[in-house]
Amino acid sequence: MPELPEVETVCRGLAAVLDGRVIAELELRRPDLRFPLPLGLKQLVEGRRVSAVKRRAKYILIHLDDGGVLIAHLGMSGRMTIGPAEGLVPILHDHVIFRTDAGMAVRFNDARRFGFLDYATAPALGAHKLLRDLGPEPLGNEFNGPMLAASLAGKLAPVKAALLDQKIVAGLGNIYVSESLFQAGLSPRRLAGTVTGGEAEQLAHAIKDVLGRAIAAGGSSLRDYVQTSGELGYFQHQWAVYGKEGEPCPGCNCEEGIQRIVQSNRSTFYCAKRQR
DNA sequence: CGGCAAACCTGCGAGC
DNA sequence: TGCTCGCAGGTTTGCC
Repeated sequence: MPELPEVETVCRGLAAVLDGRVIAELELRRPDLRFPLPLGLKQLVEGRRVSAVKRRAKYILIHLDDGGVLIAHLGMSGRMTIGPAEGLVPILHDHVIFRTDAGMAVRFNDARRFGFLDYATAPALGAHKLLRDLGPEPLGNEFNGPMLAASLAGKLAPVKAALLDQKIVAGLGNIYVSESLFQAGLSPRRLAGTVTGGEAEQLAHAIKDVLGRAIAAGGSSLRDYVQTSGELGYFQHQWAVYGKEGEPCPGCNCEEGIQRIVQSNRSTFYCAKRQR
């Protein structure tokens, strides 16, 4: 379930294993994920030392000591699992395996293969096709009420769809959009252009709060996951509305409870009474 | 240009 | 038990 908080948790877990280590072996177990793997990827990566693991939106950026950058995206079903390289037995859909000079392994497993792996050089990163059009990081200082209001202004799409647009704000997905709109008391059906300055202020605040709390939950569970299954990012969530169709609204005692509607072919969960 | 549905691919749970 | 259907956290493409 990789949205921004999960990807952030994965990055932190990867950093613990990869940062400062040499990638001794990059095992490519198939020639493509969503896209064909870059030509010569194995040779470009093997022997390089990892200088940093960063995140931009839902992208994982593994910086190498020669200026190369591995760009990974988990898609819908992608997951990273870390553990000892010795005795590793790949399972179904383990497509890429990193092995470090410290004897650790990272497995990139993705059943649906909506995820991908790409390579760029650090100076060209900003111009990369996948990154260049991304909007602001929601947890950054530049993302706030006035700038969100300006981005939503004039748009005819529902605010739910606008928040999923990575050009408006980068890193939100289907779950945290529902959660943020609930916390802000804003109906997902509202047309983006009708959101007032005050509402945008509340919405920006809700987005930061929801994401921040999810990252904190991921961080607190990271230790356990690394020690046991080694699978990163898939911690226990406590969502207010996502997946809660028919359950009582946690914010009021209305008859209907949490409703599920479909917008742009995707589920939205909300309380019609509390969210206007 | 903006907004929406469909497509990409596989797995899982519900219902018959 | 076994089949079919609907649904799934993302992103791009193509159509109106």
